[in-house]
Amino acid sequence: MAIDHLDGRLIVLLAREPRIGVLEASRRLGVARGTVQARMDRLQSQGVIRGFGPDVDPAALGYPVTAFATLEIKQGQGADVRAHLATVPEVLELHTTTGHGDMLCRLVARSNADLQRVIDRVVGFEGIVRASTAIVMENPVPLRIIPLVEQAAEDSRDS
Amino acid sequence: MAIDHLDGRLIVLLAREPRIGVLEASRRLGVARGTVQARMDRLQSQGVIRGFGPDVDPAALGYPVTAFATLEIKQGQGADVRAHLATVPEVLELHTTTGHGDMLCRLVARSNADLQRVIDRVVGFEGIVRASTAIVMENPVPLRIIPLVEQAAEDSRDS
DNA sequence: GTTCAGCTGGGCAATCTGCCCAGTAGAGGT
DNA sequence: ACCTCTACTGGGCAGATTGCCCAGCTGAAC
Repeated sequence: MAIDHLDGRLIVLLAREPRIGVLEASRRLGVARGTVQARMDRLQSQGVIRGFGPDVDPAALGYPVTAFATLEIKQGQGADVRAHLATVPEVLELHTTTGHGDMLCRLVARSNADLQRVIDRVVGFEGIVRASTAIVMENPVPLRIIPLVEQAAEDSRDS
Repeated sequence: MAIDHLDGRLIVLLAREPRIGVLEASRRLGVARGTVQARMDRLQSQGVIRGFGPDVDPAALGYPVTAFATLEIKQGQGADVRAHLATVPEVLELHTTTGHGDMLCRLVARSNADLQRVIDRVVGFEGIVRASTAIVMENPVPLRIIPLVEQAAEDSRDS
């Protein structure tokens, strides 16, 4: 069910040089082309690899400010709030969580001043009781997956 | 500096069907191949598109549990804590923030029980004073960028 | 009126893709 | 020991795509 060592190497390779084709990948990995093709098909159909979407930088789009907002929701309003937040482009992701808040969402904005507008739009909705926002200053570890892939590949190596 | 309407359509197209080539994209967009090529080169060199890394699902890798941890750091220990967290594969991203905590990190684990191990490893470090964790239950809005791209493309349309 | 950047439409050789095949090696079942 | 099945290899093929080049056109800025 998990991935093996070759899968791990393939994913890491794809992550490092996303534009290489199947043939080049097979050369790098030292296996036959058909093998790489089969592995990629399997990884995608298993859902390990969801896709190869372009990795867009919000900052380069004019949205250099990132923030995380913890939301408290009025009982029973969850679905409405979710639907509301989904309509706000500046909401990049939304999770429902345990703990102090009920939801956690990632926001971006054009500036700190613009963040106020975004937050107003986010919380300007019936079911949201309270919001507390944390502005991101630095991002020492950008979203990454390779170390985890390597870990997963290691774990299944000794099977 | 921002993106225009054609850039927006191109990014959306790439996001929807990441495996299409330049030629196919030019057909879909109704422009010449060279134009698409030039746009993609520009978007990448401008950093709007960082790359086309495979989008790997941690759940399919055997890590179905996601959590966000807010960390409080002892004064002056920031750099050490960052370096420490960077060595933990289960730490998928790390931000330094304003607000109640000093850092916010995204974690994954093999199970709720395993999450304890991960948290122990994360906080088992000198400079971390306190950690509060929120486990993700649902993810109604998975990390997305298309609405923002469309927004950015709209904004520059009326120039 | 001139200049220039961006787009078009086309051509070229080299490469890659999708698809096929037969043969081999290893794992698991009997 | 034997059989079967899956995965991998190594190869071939036609067709499509890529990277690269070019000349001409157009609209905007100077």
